[in-house]
Amino acid sequence: MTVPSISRRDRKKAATRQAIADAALRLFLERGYDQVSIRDIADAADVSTATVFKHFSGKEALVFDEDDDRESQLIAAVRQRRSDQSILDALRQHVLNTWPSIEAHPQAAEFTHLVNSTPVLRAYAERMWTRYTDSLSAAIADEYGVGHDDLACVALARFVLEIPVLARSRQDRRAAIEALFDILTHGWEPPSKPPAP
Amino acid sequence: MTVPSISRRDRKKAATRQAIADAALRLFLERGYDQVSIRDIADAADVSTATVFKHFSGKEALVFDEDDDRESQLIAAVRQRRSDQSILDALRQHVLNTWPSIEAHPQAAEFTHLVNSTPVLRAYAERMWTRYTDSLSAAIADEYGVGHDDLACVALARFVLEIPVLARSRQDRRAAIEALFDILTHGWEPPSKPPAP
DNA sequence: GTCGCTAAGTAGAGTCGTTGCACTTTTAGA
DNA sequence: TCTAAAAGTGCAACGACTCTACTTAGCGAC
Repeated sequence: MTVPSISRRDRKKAATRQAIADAALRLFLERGYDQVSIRDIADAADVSTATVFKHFSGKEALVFDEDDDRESQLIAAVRQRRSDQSILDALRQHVLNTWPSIEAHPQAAEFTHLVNSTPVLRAYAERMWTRYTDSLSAAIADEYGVGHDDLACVALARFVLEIPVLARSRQDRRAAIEALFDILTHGWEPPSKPPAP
Repeated sequence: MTVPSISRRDRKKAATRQAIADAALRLFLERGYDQVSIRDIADAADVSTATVFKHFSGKEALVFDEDDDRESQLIAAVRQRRSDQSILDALRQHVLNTWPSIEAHPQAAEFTHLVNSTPVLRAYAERMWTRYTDSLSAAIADEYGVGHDDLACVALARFVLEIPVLARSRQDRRAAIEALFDILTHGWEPPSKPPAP
């Protein structure tokens, strides 16, 4: 905890970043995303607006603080899978293992509501995932020794990365993830009729 | 052609809109999206900037002028399919029939390049499609008599709407569309090894 | 015809996100 | 201790977009 990385400078930097992120999240939850300006956040964190943009690439990024190296974990899941496991199963496993816990924070309900009720944030969240399409599909293509633009590989990457998006709003996320991977594995099938009460 | 809708007023309105759209597209293709300001477009079309926003919801919308009622055609394809045809096949047919021609315009190459080389436009184009997810999945769910939030239906809608996006950058779009629908129909399968030169 | 009504268009000021620049302060490292 | 990079500041600027108050022009009814 108190031995984060290295130097005092880095610690201060991280502290500033955290102050900004905290102020931003608090204000967003209080007033709503569109009702909070970057100046408000800068004032609340006691920094200048320029500093905000030194730490975050844009306003939306203030909402999604922690996210680095999800991409590399994804690639690793493909590359370092057990030898008897298919890529699809490895990805299923990985999504099941890592993803539901991410959104199991305190404040998760408020946070999810904030994102879902703000169109620009919904869009940003979706693009966060689909951004990895290129690198994931490249990794998959490498496993099969085909070109990086192989259609089947690009498609698999894209569809898999849609799964967290689709599962986000579900009550039982694990079941949703399983069902969605089943579609990719065995093909789509019509839904069973309603559970007949 | 010259009997567009009704009154003179409406004709003038449409003319203004068209002038703006034409000026915008021309300038975008000449200089690139980011190198053209709304003011430039307004000046070129000889209107005020406020008028631009009366006709278009934002800068990106200036690029994608024609697009209405694609949504209703999509729904119709599901609802009014031949009785011996599955929904998946009906959608495959519809995408094959309607979509490749849309991008077969003159200027198609330049236009595609403009969109693909401008991140904000890529994002906008993708969301244009996924926007229809809700209504398409509702239509599918209705066909099966299940709730509008049925996971399988939402997933099918989403995956199908990703297909045009994935096929856009392919040389043989028809083949790509077929291959992608095959994945949804029969499940994903590893790519065949490279064609061995 | 002309008298409103409504919708299209304008000008201009203002907000907000975002960037660039010149400058000060801090601190790691030689 | 000196130096040079890095963090932060304050300010001006730009571009997208909005708001408000105003003008203009086509429409329909009398």
